[in-house]
Order: sequence, then structure tokens, then C-alpha cells
Amino acid sequence: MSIPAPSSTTKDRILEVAVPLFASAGFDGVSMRAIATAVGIQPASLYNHFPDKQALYLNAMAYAFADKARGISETARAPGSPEARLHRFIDRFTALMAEDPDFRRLLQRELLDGDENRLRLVAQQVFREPFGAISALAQDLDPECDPHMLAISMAGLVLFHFETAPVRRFLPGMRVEQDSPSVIAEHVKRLLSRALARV
Amino acid sequence: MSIPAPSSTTKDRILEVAVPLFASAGFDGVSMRAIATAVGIQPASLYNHFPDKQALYLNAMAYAFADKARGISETARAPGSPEARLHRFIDRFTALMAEDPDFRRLLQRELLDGDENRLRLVAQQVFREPFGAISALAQDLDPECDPHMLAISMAGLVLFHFETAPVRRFLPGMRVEQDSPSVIAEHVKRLLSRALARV
DNA sequence: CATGAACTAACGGACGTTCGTTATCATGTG
DNA sequence: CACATGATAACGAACGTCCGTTAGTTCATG
Repeated sequence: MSIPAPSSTTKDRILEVAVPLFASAGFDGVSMRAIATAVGIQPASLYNHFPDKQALYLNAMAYAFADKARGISETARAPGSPEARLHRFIDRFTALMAEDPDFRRLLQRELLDGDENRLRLVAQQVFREPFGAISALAQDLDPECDPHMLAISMAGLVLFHFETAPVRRFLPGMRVEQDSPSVIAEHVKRLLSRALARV
Repeated sequence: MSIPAPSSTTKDRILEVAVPLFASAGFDGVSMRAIATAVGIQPASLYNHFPDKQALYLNAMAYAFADKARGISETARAPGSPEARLHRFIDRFTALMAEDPDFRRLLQRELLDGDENRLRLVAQQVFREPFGAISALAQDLDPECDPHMLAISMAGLVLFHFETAPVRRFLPGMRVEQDSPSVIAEHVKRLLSRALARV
């Protein structure tokens, strides 16, 4: 997924290992001992790099979210007609969520459990800029619609298909292709294009 | 919300207290001692009613999800034109999520952390029927569209606005009215009506 | 008197964290 | 070049706390 730097510091290796652990089990579900074991050091050694578990978690979040924000907003701000920008955004956003499940899971975990400070931090440092870009795109697509709400709807349409994948397996009418990123993207693009077509 | 039975057993009182605790802090975030304290009994007494914590959690889930399934599927299956049924479903579904945040949080927690057994249980005993109803409505609305994916999209459009509420507070363009159930319902209905209008 | 549900007390284990020590290694000095 | 120095990061061991759970006991109710 990401090219491991040849001269990676221990601190980076800890974060690299901690991100998927936190993404899959949450803050309370991952012990310092588990992280240390995964890195291959003793638990006490973690405290040479981070003052406490909370700091390690925040650094892991920042590590996981790095450059994601820029990637999203760039695709939304790219030139072209609103429809073309919409399609490019949906394609890219879907691919991003498919290729980095840790990012999506960390995000949804924060939405459930994040305290006010963490949520403000994530909102301002990660989502403010790309969300502004999506909102601007939304306004170009349908000037009469609240751009804030339309932006949320656009992102939610994509995300919810990933979010529900583990339970959709057990529901009727499920076909494996419905989990494929390209199928999801096509479905969302079709829905949004028709909803937002100039009248 | 729900009428408390006058002759409620201790078992019911435990579940009643455990549901919001589990909904807000998750399985690992709620100790047996915390539940016992909230009920007003000793931790050991919980084991007179449930063999272990896992069983208590499963019963709490069943308790929280009871009758929700029936409520959802009834609104989706009600008679009328597809458009009218869509509007009624969105209205009712939105109201349901707004008035019972515990249900929504428990659901999203399961989507994140539920193991295969729990997810299958939830899918088959809670969502199979209402999801079928929504899918049927989706097929009536747009026979050319995959009803499974359209049903997911319809639910996701509503849910994502609630899910992101805690972080939207810190994003630009936010106005308080965007958290109101009726505004969310109107937004979603408008979007879906236009997307699914007969060509 | 039998039964079920409450109590008090405690067990064993996992957890976050701290402590004192050791090993590695780049750097400055004779 | 040889060697002391200081910083960094690893280690093993332990502390205090909280957890899920169990055991044994009391007590009210039928």
C-alpha cells in the first residue's frame, strides 16, 4: 500500500503497526502490550516515544489521515463541468475508501466515540478543506440545494455501502459484485446524476 | 419512548439500563459493575439473570431492536403510489432514528465491531424483513436499478446525516436546522424523488 | 421449608504505567 | 587513534487498579 521508508524510525514503525490495530479494535480494544508485541519491543519501550496511550492514539490518527484530506479536496476542485467533476470525485472517493479500510474505520469510530476535542481536531485539520471543496461542487451541481447537506449526502451514499458490507452478506438479494468499488461508484454516480440533472 | 410495564422484572430493568450504556460506550466500555450500579444492585447479582456479559449484551441488543424491525417494514409496505410510499418511509425512518439514538448507535457499533455470528443474527432476525420491504419499494420506484443497492442508498442517505452530526458542528456552512429530523427528511425526499422520477 | 434472588468477599488476570538498569552509538577530547 | 561522555532507546520487573466471574451466605416469599 505505502512504500516503507528504508530508514524508518521506531516511532514510525509503531504508528504503522498501531493504525490497523486501532482501526479494527478501537482505543480500548488495543492494549499497549499488543502494540508492543506487534512492533517487536517491550511495552515499556513505547513510553520512550509517546508520553501515554492517548498521545499514541492521536499520533496514529494523524498518521492515518495524513494526505487523505489533500487527495479528496484535489479531486473535488479539479476543473471541468460540474457533472464531470462529480463523476471524478465519486470515482476517486470510492477508490480511496476501498483501498484504505483503516481510514474509513478510524473515521467511523471517531464519529461514534470521539470526544469533543478529538472531533474538533479531526474536523478542522482533516475535513474542513475537503468538505469545503465538496460543498462548492454541490453548489455548482444544484444551486437551490443546501450545499452542506448535499455534500453530506454525496459522501454518505458512497460510505454507507462500505459500512454495511459486513451485514449485507446475510441479507437477501446480495451479489458479490455489489461490494466492488466500481459498481458502487457507478450506482452512486447514476443516482446523483439523475437527481441533480438541470431541470 | 416505550411504556414501562408496571410489573417489570429485574431482568427487564437490567436490560433497560444496559441498552443506553452499551449504545454510548460499547461492549468493552461498559463494565458489569457499571451496569449493576446503574440498576442499583451488586455486580454479582447480574449473574442470577444472565450467565455472562456476552449473554447480557445479546439480550440488550434484542431488547433494543425489538419491534423496530416491524415498524420499519410496515411503513415501507404500506399501500399507495411508489412516490407516496417513499415519502412515508423516509419520514418514518428519519423520525425513528431521531427519537431512538440508542438503536442507531448500537447498529453502527455492530457494523464496526460485530463478529460474524452477531451480524448474522442481527441480519436475519432484525433486518431481513424490513430490508426486503425497502428493496421491494426500491424496485417499484426504479425497476432498472439494482433494488439491493438502491435500498442501501435510501437508508444511508438518512443515516449518514445523523452519523456525522457530531463532527458537522465543526465544519463550515453548518446551521442548527440541518440536524432537525424534518429538514433531513425533506432533503432526502427531494433528492430521491428527483433521482427516481419516471423518465 | 424450599427456592430464587439479593448480598459480601474474594480470586486471577489484564491493563496502563513507572522504575532502575543496560546496551548502542555518535561525538568531542587527550 | 584511543577513549571517555552523553543521549537515546531498549529491557525486565513491578505497582496499583479495574475487570469478569465465582463462592458462600442471608433473606423474603410461596
